[in-house]
Formats: sequence, C-alpha cells, structure tokens
Amino acid sequence: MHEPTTGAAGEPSPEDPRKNRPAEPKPGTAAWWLARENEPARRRRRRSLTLDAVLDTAMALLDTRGVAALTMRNIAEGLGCTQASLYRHVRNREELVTLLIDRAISVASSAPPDDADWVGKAAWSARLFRDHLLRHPGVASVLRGTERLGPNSLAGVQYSLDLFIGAGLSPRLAYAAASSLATFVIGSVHFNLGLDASDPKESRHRRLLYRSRDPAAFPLIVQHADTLAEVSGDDEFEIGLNALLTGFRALIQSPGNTRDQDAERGEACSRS
Amino acid sequence: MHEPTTGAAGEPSPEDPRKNRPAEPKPGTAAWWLARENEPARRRRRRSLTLDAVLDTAMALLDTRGVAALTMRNIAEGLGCTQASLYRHVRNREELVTLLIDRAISVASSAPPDDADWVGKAAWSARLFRDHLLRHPGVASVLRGTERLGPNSLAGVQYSLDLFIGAGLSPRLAYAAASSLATFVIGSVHFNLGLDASDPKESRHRRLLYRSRDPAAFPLIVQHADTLAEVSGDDEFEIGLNALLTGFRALIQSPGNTRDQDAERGEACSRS
DNA sequence: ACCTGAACACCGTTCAAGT
DNA sequence: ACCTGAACACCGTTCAAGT
Repeated sequence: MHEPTTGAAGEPSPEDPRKNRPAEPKPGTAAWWLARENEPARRRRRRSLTLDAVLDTAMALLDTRGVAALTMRNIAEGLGCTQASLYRHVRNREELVTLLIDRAISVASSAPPDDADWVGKAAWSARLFRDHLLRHPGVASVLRGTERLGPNSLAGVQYSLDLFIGAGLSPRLAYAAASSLATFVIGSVHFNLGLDASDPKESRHRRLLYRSRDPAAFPLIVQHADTLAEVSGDDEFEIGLNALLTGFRALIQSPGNTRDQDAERGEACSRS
Repeated sequence: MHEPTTGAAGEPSPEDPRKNRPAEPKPGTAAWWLARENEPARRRRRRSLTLDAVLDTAMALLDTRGVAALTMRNIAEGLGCTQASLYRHVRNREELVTLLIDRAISVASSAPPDDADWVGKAAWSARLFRDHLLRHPGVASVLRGTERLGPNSLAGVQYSLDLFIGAGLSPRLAYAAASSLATFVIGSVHFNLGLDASDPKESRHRRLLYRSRDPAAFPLIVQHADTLAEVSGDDEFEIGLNALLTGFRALIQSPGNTRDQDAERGEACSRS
C-alpha cells in the first residue's frame, strides 16, 4: 500500500471496498470516542510502554517547550523508545492531540466557592478555566477545533448543567449557555496567545498604530487611540464574561425557563 | 550562518549584537504592522511577481484544498515560480498567514440593515461574519492567535465602535464589547470546524455517547441525552449571541455609559 | 537586481525485519 | 507479541550561483 502521507488531494477513497469497517471516524467526534471504548483492550496490554506514559511525556513536552516541539520524534526521545513504537498506542498525531486536550482540561474539579450564587460560581469557574489555560499556553494553542466529548470535558458539561439548570434554565438552554461560555473563554485565551502576555511594549505599540491610522477611514480609532490601547485582555474578558452572564440571567426571567419553548430566539435581537 | 530551522530549543539569541535592529517583531503584533509600513518599498518593485499575487494564490489554495495544502511549495507551484522566490515577498510562512488572515476578513463592508436598532445591526453583522467564516473553513482554521490590527480588521473595529458608542457605551466599553463579540464569533466557528458541518450522523452518535455515560458521574448528561444531542452549533451561537447583546444593553442602562467609570466590573458577577 | 537549483534540517507515517 | 531500523514522502528555510 504505502499511501501518500498527507491526503491533500481531497480524500480519494472514503471507503475501502476490501475491508468492511466504515472509514475510521475522525478523532474527537462522538463516533470516535464510542468506537475507542468498544474496542476492548487490543492495545496497551500492560506492557512497558503505556498510553498514559505517552500522554504524560507529550504533556510535559507541550508545557515546557511549546506546541512546535510536540513531535512524535521528541515524544519518543523522551520515552527512550523509537517513534514507530508510538503508533502502537495512538493511530496518528491527531489522535494523540485529541487525547492530550481532554487530559489537559481537568481543572474544573477545583473547589467551587460555596457561598456565591450561580452567577458568581459560573464567573469563578470561567476565570479558573482561563487562568489554567493562560498558565499552559501550549494547551491553549492546540485546543481549537476538536470537540469536547472526552471524559474531562464532559465533567465540565455536567458541572455547568447542574449550575444552570439549578438556576432555572431549561436543559437545552443550560447546555447552550455552558457551550457559549466555554467558547468565549477559549476564544479569549486564543487571542491573547501571540502577545507575550502583558508585554508593556505592546500597549505602546498599539497606541502608536492606532494614532497613525488614516483619520478619514478610522476616525474613532484615531480619536480614542490612547483609551483603546489601554484595554487589556483581562479587561475584555471580564466585560464579555459579565455580559454573557447578565444575558443568561435575563433568559431565566423571561418565559420558558423550565420548559423548552425556544424563547431564546428573537428575544433581544429584534431581528427585523 | 544557516541557523536551525525551528527554534524549538527556546529562542537562543533574542538580540544579535552584530546588527542593530532589535530582533524582528512577531507577525501580527502592532510593532510588526508599524515596522512593515515604515519600510518604504524595498520589496515589491512592481516586478512580475507581486505580494498580491502571492496572497491571491495562497487564498485560492486555502479555499479549495484546505489549510493542510497551504504550503510554500504549493503556492510556488500555483504561481509557476520556485519556492525560494516567495521569500522575497514574505519573511516566512507565519508572516504570509498573518497577511492572508487580514485579507480574508474583508466582509464587514457588506450592507448593514438600516432600519434595525443597534442591537439588530450588531446581531446581523455577527451572523454575517460567522457565515463568511463557515463558508471559508480554511480561513477559520488559521484564524487563531494572531492579533486583529490589520487594515481589514481595523475596519471592523471602527464599524463596531461606531455602533456601540452610538448606542451609548463609553469608548472603552465599546471596544471591549466589540472584541468580546468577535472572540465569540470566531470561537464558535472554531468549535464547529471538525464536525463536517451538520452531518446528520453526528447528532445520532452524540446521543449514543451521552446515553452510554456512567449515570453516577454524569447524571444530567445521561438524563437529558436526547435533548443535548439535538442542540446544534447554530443554536449555541444564537443563544450566546443573544446573551452577549442583552448584557451589552444592560451595560448601557447602568451608570457610567458616557463616562468611563469601570462600572462594568463586579456589576452582575457578585464576586464575593 | 532578481530568480533558481540544490541543499539542510526537520516533519508524520509505514513496514519488513528482528527478538 | 512487541519493538526497531530504515525508508518514504513530505515540510520551511537558506544560499551560492546564475542571468
């Protein structure tokens, strides 16, 4: 066989007529997680090299040397084995990254503030999650795209559902609210990723850039250059987080909180 | 010289003592955009091969064959030149991607709905942006990390500032609101990226996965499996968008809308 | 002044061959 | 049954040499 390495030419044969299994599912999808659980223990027969060991060194590599160093060769070197051995525990690099991501999300288990109301708890959890990602930029940089269906991700979903349903949202709205919140947290970390995190020079450069724009094309940017340049990633996050939670609270006070009535659509947007 | 290709070992020498210029700025930062404008026209002397041509074919490649095919070799092949020629117009691949991203964001120029209020206009723009990204998954998959300081990104900022300041927010809050909204839109697209976009099978697989979870660990997920599996990416987006805009409107009705009083912090979160 | 050929130092992945 | 050596088909980037 020896197929070409990267399928850049448009996925030639989605189904192999020889074999009967239907074109292995993409890592991270529900089908992939399910298939992985049903396949009993073909791999990882408590040998010297385990999947956990692979993920451990991969995680250490990601944390210490960044995403560019997360290489099959480097992982193998860290384990003292050859790169080919890794493929006995993992189908390919994407699968490894998918497993790594779910493993890196295990932070929601930290103690929630018990005396706060549900909005306070949600805000606290969101900040905790964000801080965790900011402390592990490698994880954040690899977090996109993949679904959140792994055990640790699901623990976060369970926690959020508990919180939002307890507050009075329908299961459907609670799930959407939890997803939106997670999306916002991860997105906000992504945007602060390339900036060397609160480099004092960056604010000055942004002020210079805003000031030197064409006033005809960007009047408000030029006019408020100094103010805009001072807004930090933390400020943005807090304001967006607050707005989201305010919106969720408003959702509860409108009809359709315990039943599912699709009351959330066209409620505040005045779609005309 | 012939330095190692990837600086995986921790950025050895941040400053070269020979030359006097201070360690070229990272593509996408304010310093980078500024430096790029001040360097007059050393490159691109209206030769046969122009930067625009490079970006055009890169864009076409990204759209038709995806991010995995966005390769210096493929771009060169599309242009009929050698890969080394590309480096006369672009410092490296990251710079090319940065320029490509800003170019791919030129969608805000589309007609805004004139009879809607500011919330309606913001929602409309957000949906427009999201649809644009969903139609160009390659762009979305490459969108992370880099700052939004290029001309097309700034046009979006200018538009949003106009909208939110006109609605009554302070410049500071207007900027943070615009950034939060953009973060949410991009993030929500990122999360729907790996799913083959509304594959009917995916919903079924998610239902199976939710149902088969351990009820002791994930009681709410098991209990509401069918409901959760039916929530689509569109639903999530609409609910989150609505919440954000509701939150922004609440910000206006609280004290500190025309002045900057930091009234947005600790307002609804009841941080204890 | 511009472009090229050819190389360098990497990648992910596969597979026959060893033990 | 497990692991390895060696290869394949790619990468981004550089640079002396051509014109």
